[in-house]
This record gives sequence, C-alpha cells and structure tokens, in this order.
Amino acid sequence: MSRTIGSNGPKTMEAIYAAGLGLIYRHGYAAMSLRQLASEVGIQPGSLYNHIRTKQDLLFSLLQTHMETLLHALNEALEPHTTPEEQLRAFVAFHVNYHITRRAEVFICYSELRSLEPANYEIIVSLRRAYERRLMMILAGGNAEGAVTVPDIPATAYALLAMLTGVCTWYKPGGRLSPEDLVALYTELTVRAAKPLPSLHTQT
Amino acid sequence: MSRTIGSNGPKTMEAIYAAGLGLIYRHGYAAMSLRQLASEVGIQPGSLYNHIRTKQDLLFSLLQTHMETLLHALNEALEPHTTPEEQLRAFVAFHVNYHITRRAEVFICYSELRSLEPANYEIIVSLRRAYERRLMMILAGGNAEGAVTVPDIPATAYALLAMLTGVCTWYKPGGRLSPEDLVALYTELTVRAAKPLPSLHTQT
Amino acid sequence: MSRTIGSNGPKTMEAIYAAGLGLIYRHGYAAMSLRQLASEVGIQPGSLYNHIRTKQDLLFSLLQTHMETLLHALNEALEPHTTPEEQLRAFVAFHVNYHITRRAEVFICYSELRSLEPANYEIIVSLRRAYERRLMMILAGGNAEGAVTVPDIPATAYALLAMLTGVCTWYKPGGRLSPEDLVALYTELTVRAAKPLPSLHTQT
Amino acid sequence: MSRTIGSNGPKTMEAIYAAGLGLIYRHGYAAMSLRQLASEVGIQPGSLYNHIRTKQDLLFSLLQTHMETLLHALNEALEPHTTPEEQLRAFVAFHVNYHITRRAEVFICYSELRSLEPANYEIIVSLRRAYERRLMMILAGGNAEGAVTVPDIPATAYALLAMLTGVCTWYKPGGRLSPEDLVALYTELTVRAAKPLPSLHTQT
DNA sequence: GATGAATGAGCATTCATTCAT
DNA sequence: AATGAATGAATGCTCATTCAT
Repeated sequence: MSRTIGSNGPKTMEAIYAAGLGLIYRHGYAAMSLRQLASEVGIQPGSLYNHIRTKQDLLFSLLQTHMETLLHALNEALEPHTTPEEQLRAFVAFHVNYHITRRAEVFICYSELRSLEPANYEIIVSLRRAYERRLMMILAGGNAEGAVTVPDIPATAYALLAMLTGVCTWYKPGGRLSPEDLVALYTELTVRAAKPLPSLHTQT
Repeated sequence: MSRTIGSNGPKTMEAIYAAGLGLIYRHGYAAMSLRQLASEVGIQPGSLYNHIRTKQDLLFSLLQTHMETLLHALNEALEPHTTPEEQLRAFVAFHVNYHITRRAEVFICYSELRSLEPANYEIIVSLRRAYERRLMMILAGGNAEGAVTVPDIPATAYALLAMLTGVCTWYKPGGRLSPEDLVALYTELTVRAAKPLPSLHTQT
Repeated sequence: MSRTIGSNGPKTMEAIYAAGLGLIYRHGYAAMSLRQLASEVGIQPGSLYNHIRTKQDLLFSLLQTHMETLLHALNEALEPHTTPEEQLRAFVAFHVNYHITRRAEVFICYSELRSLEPANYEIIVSLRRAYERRLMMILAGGNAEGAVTVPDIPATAYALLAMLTGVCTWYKPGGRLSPEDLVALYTELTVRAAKPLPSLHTQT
Repeated sequence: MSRTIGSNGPKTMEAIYAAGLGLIYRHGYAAMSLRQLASEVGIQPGSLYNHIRTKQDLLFSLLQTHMETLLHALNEALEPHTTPEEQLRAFVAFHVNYHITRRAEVFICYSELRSLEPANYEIIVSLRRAYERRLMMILAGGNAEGAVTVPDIPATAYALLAMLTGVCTWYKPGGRLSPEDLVALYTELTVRAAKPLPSLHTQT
C-alpha cells in the first residue's frame, strides 16, 4: 500500500540478502519464491532484478561471501597460536562461536550445495576444502609431535567437523547452555577424541 | 491407444518409493517434480495417484517407514549388550553401519523435516527423539557407573550423533576406508570422547 | 466459465494450430502471447503444453508442415507439363492459386524466418530453396531451348517470385478480381517478362 | 556516481534512431526491447525517455521520416521525364537504387505496419498509397498513349512494386550483381512486362 | 540529459492435482 | 492400474514506463 518512492539503493540490497538468507534457511532454496522474498523486502518481484541477476546468483553470493568471511576470520583466530593443542582448542572455540552466531549462513552452506550450478558449486566447494584443510593440518601437526594422536587424519577431521557443526541444528540462543558452555563442552569432547586413551595404549 | 508398457501392478509402488527416495536425496523434496518421478518410474504423472495420495504423503511415508525400521533395528542391535561401554560400542557400530548402507533415507530424514506439514512433522520428530533417547540413556547409565563420563548428557548425545551421522556426507562405497574401518574409527573417537582424560582427572 | 471436461485430444491440437496460424499472421510471432492463443482455443495457458513443446516448436511445426505440403503440391502441379513455357504457366497458376488460398501460411513463412532458432531456420530455408530451384530450373530449360529468355536466372527467379508472392499482401477474397483473373494477370506479366521484346532484339 | 560516459547531447537522438532502425530491422518491433536499444546506444533504459515519448513513437517517427523522404526523392527523380516509358524507367531505377541503399527502412515500412496504432497506421498507409499512385499514373499514361499496355492498372502496379521491392530481401552489397546490374535487370523485366508481346497481338 | 531504483502488468513455462476414459 | 487432457495457481524473469535525484 504505502508506496516507497525514489532511490533506496544499498539498503534494498542489504534487505534482499538478509531476507534471502532467512528464507533459504527456513524453507530451502527451491522452496523459496522470489515473490516471497520481494514481499519480505517490501518491493515488487520485478524490482529484485535491479539488485540481483538471478535467483541462483543470490544463492551463490550468499555462500561465497559467507565462505570468504569465514576463512578470513579463521585465519585471524588461529594466528596467535603455535602448538597443535592450542591450535586445536582455538579452532574449536572459533568454529563453535562463529557457527552459533551465523547459524543460517553455515546451514545453507551445507544444505544448498546441491542447488548450485556446476561452476558455482566448484568455487564454493573449493573454499570449503580450504577450511577443512586447516583442521587437517592442525591434526597432522599434533600427530607429528605426539601431542595429539588421531587414527586417520581426513576421516577424523570430517568426523570432528560434523560434530562441531551439528551445534547449529539444536542450539537456540537463550537456551539452557550459553555459548561459553558450548565452547567448553565441544572443546572437551574434541580434545578427548584427539588424544589416545592412555590406559589403552599403556596396555598395548 | 491401449495399455502402454511400463511398470505395472504391485511393482509400481515399490518403483515409486525407490525413485522418490533417490530424487529427494539428490534434488530435495521441493525441487523434485512429480513429472520427473513419473518419468523415472516409466508412467504418466496422473498414474502416480493410483499409488500415492499426495506428494507430501510420499515424503511422509518414506520418512516414517525409515524411522520405524531404524528404531526396530536399533533395539535388536542393543538387546544382547548390558554394560554401558558395550552398549555404546554397539550403538556406534549399529549407527555407522546402518547409516552408510541407507545414506539416502538417513539424509532426507534430517534435511526434509522442514518440508513436512506440521502434523507429519510431529510424528517424525517424536520418532527421532526416541532414537536419540536411546543414546542418552546409554550415556546416563555410563555416567552412573563411572565407566563413561560425559559433561552434559543431551548436549553430548547431540554432538556424538552429529559426528556419527556425518559419515553419510562423505562416505562413498569402495573408497579408501571400508565400513569396518569406519566402525573402528568412529568407535575409537566416541569412546575417547565419552571417557575423561585420566591425566586431567588425576591432576585435579 | 463453461468447463470443458475430459479428453478432447486431436481437436484441441488442430484448434491450436489454426488459432496459432491466425495470431502469428495478424500480430507476428513475438507479439502473440500464449495466453491469447489459449484463450482463442478455449483452454488454460498451461494446457497448451499437453500439445506443443514450446512456442518456438509451434512456429516451426507450422512452417515445416506448410513448406512440405507446398513442395509436394508443386510437384504434382508440374508433373503433366513438359515444355518450358507450359511449365512456367503451370508454375504461375499453381503459385498464385496456392498462395491466395493459404495467405497466412505463406506470409508467416517469409516474415517469421527470423523468429526461428538457428537449427530450425536452416531446415525451413533449405525447403524454401528447393522450391525456388524449381522455378530456376524451368527458366534454365527455357533459356536452353530459346523459348524463354531471361537475363540472369537466379535474379529473375527471385524477382518473379517476389512479384507472384506479393499477391498475398493485397488480395482479398470477394474483391474486384477473381482468382482466375489473378492467375491470368500474373501469367501474362510473367510470360511477358520471361520473353525478350522482339523489337529490341531485332534491332540489336 | 557522477556523469557516466556514453553518448550525450544531440548525438544521442541520432544514435537512438540508428540503433532502433537496426534492431527493428533485425528482430522486429515486438521483439526489440528498449533495454536492448538503450544498451546499444550506451545509456540506461530510463534515459531513452529524454528523447522519445514511447516505443510506439519511435517506430512511427522512423516510418514517417522514411516515407516522407522517399516521396520527396521520388518526385525529384521523376521530374525531368515526360514520356511514360521514360518515366517508368526512371521509376524503376529510382526505386531499386533507393531500396537497396535503405533496405532497413524499406523493410520495416512493410513489415511493421501492423505494429502501428490505428491513428499512426492511417498516416503511414496514406503516404504509401501516394507512392503507389505515382506508379499507377505512369502506367495509366502509358496505356493512354499505347506505349505501354498493361491488363489492370492497380493489380499490375502492385505486382511490379512487389517485384521491385523484393530486391531488398536478397540483395547483399558486394554480391555478384552490382546496383547497376540490378537496375538494368529490373528495368528489362519491368519494361517487358509493361509491353504486350507483339507476336501474340499480331496473331490475334 | 542521465541515472538507478521502482512499478505493475505481462511473459513462457511448470506445477500438483483431477478425472473421464 | 494406466492414460492423456485438463485445471488454476505459481514460477523465475522481462517489459515499457516513471521519477526523485
């Protein structure tokens, strides 16, 4: 009803990204219609195309921005740490904190990979591999020093990442456990899993 | 003019479920069209309605059948075991084996919950909670006995389930690691995570 | 309002072709909307797709059917005739008669060539070349015998075809001139143009 | 932010007409979008409206300018000639030369008549009728003097015009035949068609 | 004179579903 | 149990046009 008039440029763009992120998170890319999106933003469907090229492009931008921000933030978080165990703890703390504050981005970055066209898929997947490699290198460093001992580095990395990322699916802000609790919990589980049980090894 | 070849009779139903499972797994429920499904089955779209009531019904049947089969199989797998650690190992072995052989069912059972209508959603989620409770009870039993010591039972259960279920997303049959290797690996990681690091506790 | 129900197969198909032909003739391919077409046929827009694959396909089918029918009919019309002048007269009579009874088909076959996708374009253009070649061969036969003398066979053929086809743009059934009058007129003009002016040649 | 480069000032108008002519010629009025046009001109779609009132107006201006220029040029070309045969030859030479140098204008002036709104249509069609009347009056003058003898003046005029105008559809600059060749060819064909075959008439 | 963001209508096409046969 | 033709709503996207800046 209330007709907005005149240039509204960058605000509209941000609103589209924000609303698009939420809709894809809640309903999925295929199930989100651009009419819904436009209506949440408060413009007509056709007007979306002053800001995005296609629906696919919106998804790709969302994922790419997220992955690049994530990688950059990870690098900053790991920088000060030198020993494998410190790095592992820093990784867990960073991952959990980042993932519970950006649940939507993280979630769609896993769930909507299949909605990407092949060329876009390759780009996002290679960014994700770079992220996974950081964890693998930490584990490898630990294995080398003996501070950390994991059975199979890639498989363990995938297992730990799945565990840590899973927090997104059940964490709700304001719930029983605070972010700090979660970081403590996941750090404990990860560090345990990454170290051999001394008794077992002593006995062997 | 007359009867076109294609699947017929009771086989059609099975073919619809099998093709539907694959399509939802690969493309997602919203992105799968009943025309695609019919064409994979070898019938006309209208003919689907001799076998299913609606698209939603097909999804629900797939998930419900999966969850009930899963729960039943879990009960059988846990039955012979009595101590918490044995039960935990049995749970991991069962979960990993089952999940890597039914990757599609397992995957859509997580990813397509949001595509369920509210009534159907409640039914599936409560089945899933029953499954999760089994793990929580094992952990609780372990904590009670001291054989296993986890910081927060529900949170640990979710973390472990996420880790174990994650195997579906990267396991490919015929890959570097055999199912037995995976069971061994995940058992090791789970048991480590579920037991305190003696050094820590000795020192405290 | 009045809902037509049940199978109406081949009739609908014919109605789509007939209405499509008329709409493309009157408004042009680009300016014809499938909504218009559906409404002329008396069905919903989506129902068109039970009969045609795409809008482009409809255009192509119309043109291809026309060109193949035209070529076939020309062959029949020319068959009984043997001398170049007889063949030329038969060609003119056939062309004029056919073109004033199928004005729409003929018109769109010229005007909508540019609306065809490349692959379809090639097919239609090669059919049209086959038609033009028939006239060129008649002229060549005449030149050889001396019964007919034209300056440049391809250019003359194009000129005559343009002249003869032009009848479509101004002929209206029931007008001042009957089809027979037109055939007589165009035959006279064509035969005159195809024969040298004796005076000119005597003098040279 | 500030002023974008691109065409500016009075040149923009010319660029719009030139690009519009080419686009309508190649794709047709309905199939040409103002976005395409703007992009060829190097401005934004909205900026077009500083120069044209509507898309329809652009088409009308193009056709009106063409027709008025054409009529004026014809008058100049015919002025020096007095006998019907001289006038007929002058008409053919003018028409062919003009049409092969302004193929686009000529083509759209026939093909896009139907895209004109009724009021605009009437104006253009009446200009075209004035052009056709010039040829009819030449033929009538010839018939009166006996120098030229055609069966039915309007029909013959339409036939000849169609033949002469057809040159646009197949002439390509730099092809096998030069403009002079074409003028000679079309003059020959026209003069032949406009004169009776003496032999026929002697025998009758 | 140009921009960029907006509108509202319209586009070709696809969808889940129905139903007479 | 299957078909094929239909529906009506929805899809992503494009259109000519407007207008504050």
